[in-house]
Amino acid sequence: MTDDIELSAEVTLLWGLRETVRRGRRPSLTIADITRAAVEVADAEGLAAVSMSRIAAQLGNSTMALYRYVKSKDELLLLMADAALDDPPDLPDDVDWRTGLTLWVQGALTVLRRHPWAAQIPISAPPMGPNNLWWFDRALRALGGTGLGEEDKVGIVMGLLTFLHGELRLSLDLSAGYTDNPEAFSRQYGAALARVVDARRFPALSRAIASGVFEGEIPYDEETERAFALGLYLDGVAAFIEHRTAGR
Amino acid sequence: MTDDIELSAEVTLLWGLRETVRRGRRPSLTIADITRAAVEVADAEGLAAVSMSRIAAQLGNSTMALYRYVKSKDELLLLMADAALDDPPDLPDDVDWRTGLTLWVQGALTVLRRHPWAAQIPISAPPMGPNNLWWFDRALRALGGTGLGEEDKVGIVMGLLTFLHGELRLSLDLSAGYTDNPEAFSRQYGAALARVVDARRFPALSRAIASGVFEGEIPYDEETERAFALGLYLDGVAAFIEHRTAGR
DNA sequence: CCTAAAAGCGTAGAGCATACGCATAGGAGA
DNA sequence: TCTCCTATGCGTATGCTCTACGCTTTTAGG
Repeated sequence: MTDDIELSAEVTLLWGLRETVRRGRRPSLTIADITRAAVEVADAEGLAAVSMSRIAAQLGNSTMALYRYVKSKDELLLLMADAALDDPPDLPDDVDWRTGLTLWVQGALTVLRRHPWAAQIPISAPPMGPNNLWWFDRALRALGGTGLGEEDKVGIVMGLLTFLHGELRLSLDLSAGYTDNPEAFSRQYGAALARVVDARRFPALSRAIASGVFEGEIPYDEETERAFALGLYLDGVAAFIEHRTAGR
Repeated sequence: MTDDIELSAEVTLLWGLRETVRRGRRPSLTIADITRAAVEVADAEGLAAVSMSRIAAQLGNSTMALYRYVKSKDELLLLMADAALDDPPDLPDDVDWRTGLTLWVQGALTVLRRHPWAAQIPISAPPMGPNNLWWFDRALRALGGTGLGEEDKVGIVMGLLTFLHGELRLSLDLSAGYTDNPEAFSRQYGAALARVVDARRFPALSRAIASGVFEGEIPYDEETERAFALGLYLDGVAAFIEHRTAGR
């Protein structure tokens, strides 16, 4: 019934649905090759090192050859963004929703920690890539046994996605910056805060500083921090589920 | 006691603490001028339009003149990232923590909606800018009446920040992309999903699609969506507060 | 007034994305 | 087998980016 809907260029790109014609010189590369090379470069040297000429050199081709496979660098970034979610681990299906979602978040972060540049690729359209949708599916599946309606499940997963992306931006970017330039962090962070934060202008913050919360190592144990905030969210989800299923 | 700690270049930059010497030609610009011009350009034409020459032209100076004020473009981006949080609204102090935090999130998003490019600036160090810290302070203040310890309050606010940044990346970037290129969205999103999502590979997702959740307008009512997820988080916070204060 | 220090900026180098046009390879049909 | 058509490979060129360097100009302190 929906077969005649025209798929956008983006979708056909991400799903490898570009029609192949049987005429002419045979291509020496594939989109997958190019994406893989770009991911390798980004993993090793950061997203800034990903240039069309760099990737082409990596593949032993000329720069312009890539443009036969990819319309622009933005398209390549789109492919990389989905490829960053590769290697989806097998999440167990026979656990309660809370364990499932916790493992889901940890799994996603584990995968993305190997590709920290992913958070720097701007999102310009709703996610349509296969890997993206795979993760979406697994999160929904974890909520399968709760008896919630589809809309509620989607809403809960969207919240989790929001949380995940925030975590990416705050933690992964930060720890990438940390390895680049550890001095900017040092354990002087709390001290620098104390120097600069005036108790009159920032009363609540300076109380927190005085209590010593910021004096730990930076980056401190982000696992603990995340578990805390994620746990709060999941507590809210639990209450929601209880309320919904009790109301039936 | 902490007066002799050397502040990093970054901090002195963000707080305008560069020492001024009394000799030599008088500067015709200020860092604030440059930041303001850069923000204007980014607001009007996007972050991609922010180049050193473009900003210099905006100010009627030559490109290289800017480098007397800013060591690199990255420094300018750092300044812009803090400047994006300008115009902090007066949040009411006499409300319960939940209302306070809800207003806080809404306020931050309102401010950042005017500067959607902020989410694209990479974070490379813990936030130290005055506006950043101002927002941090207000969130802590909203939790002032709960009787929680400083560490708990900071943890809760960090979770809120994570959520906020995720919201920035997912919603603001998206709606920026939407105004750039509405066709990529169209209300065909659900239909395109249906075309591409195989029920065997994505069972849970295709059930959600079949239920029609994705058939609304894109971007759908993100206010509702956020209120839902944020509400879940705050439910968790409420339970935490109750548990903590009951345990005393 | 003289000098040292800072600002302003022209030039140039290296790197970037990418538009264009041509050479080339290779299947399809005669 | 020969020819044609098509798609790939890619060299060249344009216009943009950041920024290092060194010269000129301005200005305050002595």
